[in-house]
Amino acid sequence: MIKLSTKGRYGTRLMVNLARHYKNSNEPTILKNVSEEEGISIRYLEQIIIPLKINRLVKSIRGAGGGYILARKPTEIKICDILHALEGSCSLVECIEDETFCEKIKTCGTYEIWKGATELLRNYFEKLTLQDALEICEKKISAAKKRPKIK
Amino acid sequence: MIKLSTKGRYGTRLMVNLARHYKNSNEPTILKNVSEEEGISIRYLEQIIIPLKINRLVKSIRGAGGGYILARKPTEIKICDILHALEGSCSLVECIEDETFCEKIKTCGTYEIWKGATELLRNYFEKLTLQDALEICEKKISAAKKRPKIK
DNA sequence: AATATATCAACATAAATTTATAGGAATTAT
DNA sequence: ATAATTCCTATAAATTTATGTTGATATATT
Ligand code: FES
Ligand code: FES
Repeated sequence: MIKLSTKGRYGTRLMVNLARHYKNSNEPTILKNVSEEEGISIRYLEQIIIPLKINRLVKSIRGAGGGYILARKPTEIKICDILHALEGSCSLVECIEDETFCEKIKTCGTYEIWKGATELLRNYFEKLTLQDALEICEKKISAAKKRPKIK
Repeated sequence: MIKLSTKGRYGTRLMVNLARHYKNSNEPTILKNVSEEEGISIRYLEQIIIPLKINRLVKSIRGAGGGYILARKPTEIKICDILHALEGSCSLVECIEDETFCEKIKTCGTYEIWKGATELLRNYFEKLTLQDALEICEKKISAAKKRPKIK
């Protein structure tokens, strides 16, 4: 049902991956590495990163030694920005963005319900940044290293 | 992106429509009427109502004079129940329900973010019932009747 | 200057899923 | 019997998801 598209899911993971390298150095990250680390095909990543570039969340550096880097610091990139870039909207139903989408909007009893949920989500994703995801990620990785054999 | 499927959207509207007739009488509502009132094809409604029937949210009466009625009072049917019946889950990403879905779950920095959003939504839809949708609906309809020519 | 490495662009295509329509069988009130 | 209606299965259309191909362009390294 209310599922995040793979574009949104993979795209956010791609951004977190870039954020991890952003911290370590200023060297660009190549999609080949992201592909191996995240288990997503390069071809698909190439398609997914296009809107992220258009929306100036990442910068590309062409040629040998090139790759992608975050356009801003992880603290300055909201999860909402990423989802918006990848999907164009953040609403649960089309009728929130486009009032002509549903004919029955004037008498529809569910419109306000979806609208409330959309605002809830939007507010949540507005408050979260890539930095938050990065910290979760690093915490999990170091925890996994501490007890490498358990489970 | 995070879009409610048409199944979820149409199915909820179908339930609100049944709720409107539930109040008025105990006579079953036929899909032909729902189809006309909601602008959704009968054939599609027939498919959408199956999971609602399986999950005992509606009862069907076959044959001439038959149709569908709510299995319980609108106050006793949560929006969450409807979405759950229609979609099988209420999570934003598969990995919430199925831990084997993503390989990288142990180190993924986005998992907790989607999980938080899922819980936010689930909590919201848990609190809302068909009755709430019904009241919104009736309020809008009577408001539309009061000023019929404006806009 | 030549070579290797990457992005970039424009496709094309295949697989899977969602969305939607269609035909007819089964059931029941009249 | 007839008409009304759900029920069941098939299939078509559209969209999403994913991979493949070909080559152009930019840049670091040798
Ligand atoms: S107005 Fe779009 S679902 Fe009701
Ligand atoms: S674990 Fe599923 S998206 Fe990260």
